[in-house]
Amino acid sequence: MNALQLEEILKSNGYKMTNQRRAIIEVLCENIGKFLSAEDILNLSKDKCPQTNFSTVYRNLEILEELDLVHKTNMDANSTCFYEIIDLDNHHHHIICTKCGKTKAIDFCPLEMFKANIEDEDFELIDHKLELYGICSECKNKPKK
Amino acid sequence: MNALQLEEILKSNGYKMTNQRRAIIEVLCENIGKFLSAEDILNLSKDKCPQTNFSTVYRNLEILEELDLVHKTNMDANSTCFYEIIDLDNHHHHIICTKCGKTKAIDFCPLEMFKANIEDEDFELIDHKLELYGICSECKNKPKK
DNA sequence: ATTCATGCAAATGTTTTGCATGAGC
DNA sequence: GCTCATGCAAAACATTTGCATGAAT
Repeated sequence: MNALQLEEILKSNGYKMTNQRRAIIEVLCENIGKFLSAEDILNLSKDKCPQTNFSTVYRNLEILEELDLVHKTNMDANSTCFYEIIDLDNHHHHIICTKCGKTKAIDFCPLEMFKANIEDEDFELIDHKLELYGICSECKNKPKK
Repeated sequence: MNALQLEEILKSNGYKMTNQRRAIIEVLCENIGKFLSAEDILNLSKDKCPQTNFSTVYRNLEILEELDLVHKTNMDANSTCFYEIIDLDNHHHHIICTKCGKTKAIDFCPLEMFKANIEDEDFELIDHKLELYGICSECKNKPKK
C-alpha cells in the first residue's frame, strides 16, 4: 500500500485531495511497521506541509479508519493512541519494547487456530488484536542509569 | 484469587485496609472474566461503601496494577480503559462482541508458540495482549433496528 | 458554485494531582 | 503519633466539535 493508492481510494470515496491530507498519508505510508501517535503524525506532516493542524490529523485519521485503511491501537493501555496503515497484503502483529517503544513486525498469526476453536460456538470472529511486549536487546544490554 | 487473598497481599505490601479499598477489591473479584470501566467500579463500589470516590478508585487501581494484580486494557482503542483482576491460576484471553460488548473468556494462548520463534532473537518477551473481536450469536440473530 | 476541508478555540471525557482532612495501624 | 488514604476541586491530557473561512472539484 503506497501513498498514491491511498489517494485513489480517498478520491473514489468522494474526498478531496489537499496538501495536508497528502502529507498525512505520505507520513503514514513511510512508516508502515511503526506505530505513530497523532502528535508524531502531526510533526512529520508539518515537515511536508507546515500549516497542518491537530484537528486535521485527527479528522483524517478518522476517515482512514472508517475506510479500514488505518489501524488504531494503544500499546500498554495508557491514554495515547497509535496509528498504522493497514497493509492488507502483509498482515502482521508487533512486538514492542516496553523500555524504548521500538517495534518489530512479526509474521506469525494465531488467528486460524482460533477460528477452528471458536467460530462455530457463540461468536463469529471478525477481528483480533495481538501485541507482544518485551525488552529489546539494546535496552537489555544498556546499563541502568 | 479472592478478595481476602488480595487484602493479604496489599497488607503485606504496607497498604492499609479501608472500607473503600475493600469495596473496590470485592467488586473486582466478583467480576473476574468481565471488563469493568473505572466508572463501573465506582458505581458498584458505592453499593458497598457509598462514599467511594473516583480518585480513590483510580488510586487503588494504580496500586493493584503496580503489584501486577490488575490488568488494564481498552477494548477497541477508544479512550475508556477497562480493568480486570489477573487470575494467575487461570490465564486467559477474551473474545469481545463489537455490538453489545459482551465478553467471553477463552483459554487457548499462543504465547508458547511465539516464545519459540522470538525469544532468542532481538526481544525478550515479557508480556502480551490478545483480544478477539466478533459478533455474538445473540447480536447476529437480532434483526437490525 | 457547490461541497468538502481546514484552523482556531472551546468543549469533552477520562484520568491524574495538590492539598487539607480523616482513618488505620 | 505517624503514615497512609481519602475527598474535593482543579489540572492535565488526548481527542472531538462548532463555526467561520478557505480550497478543491
